[in-house]
Amino acid sequence: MATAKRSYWLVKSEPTTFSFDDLLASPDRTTSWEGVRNYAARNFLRDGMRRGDQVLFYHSSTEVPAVVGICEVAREAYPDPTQFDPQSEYHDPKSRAEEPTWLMVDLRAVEALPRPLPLTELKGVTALAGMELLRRGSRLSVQPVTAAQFTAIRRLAGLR
DNA sequence: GCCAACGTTGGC
DNA sequence: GCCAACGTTGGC
Repeated sequence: MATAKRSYWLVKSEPTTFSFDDLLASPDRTTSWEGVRNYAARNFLRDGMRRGDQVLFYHSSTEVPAVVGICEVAREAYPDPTQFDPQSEYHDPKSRAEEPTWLMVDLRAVEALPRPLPLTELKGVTALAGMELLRRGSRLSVQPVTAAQFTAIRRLAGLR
């Protein structure tokens, strides 16, 4: 049987909206990742993310922006129902049910990092030069991470 | 709160 | 299709 090539990703979340602790506390430590409303991010969700891919969980817009945990893709892309919900902050009146514009995946927590890795620290790590997160003006809420970057992050946090 | 860096919208 | 205006993200 051919081995699917595993990919690595990083997702951002504002901890006041949904934190890694919230993910750990979710049923089966799993949540649907609704609310992605950027085409580049959606394309990564749709075309890149495969079940079992490992995902860094990043806290943005907080006192100490940091990578705080690792999760994995538990379900591949499917339509995000909030786009059709007029009550939702993610409502998109232009999206049609026959051809949904926005997709989401399910993410399951794997483990919290033994220590969070602040953005300020990551900026000084040679092995992470070129990481999308560290690019000036980077705003992508779903972004690819290389295997080398993923491993470097694990080691920095004290994981094998 | 400021503002740089983007993405999106809409007039033309 | 161009591009200015506007809105959003997110670090600081």
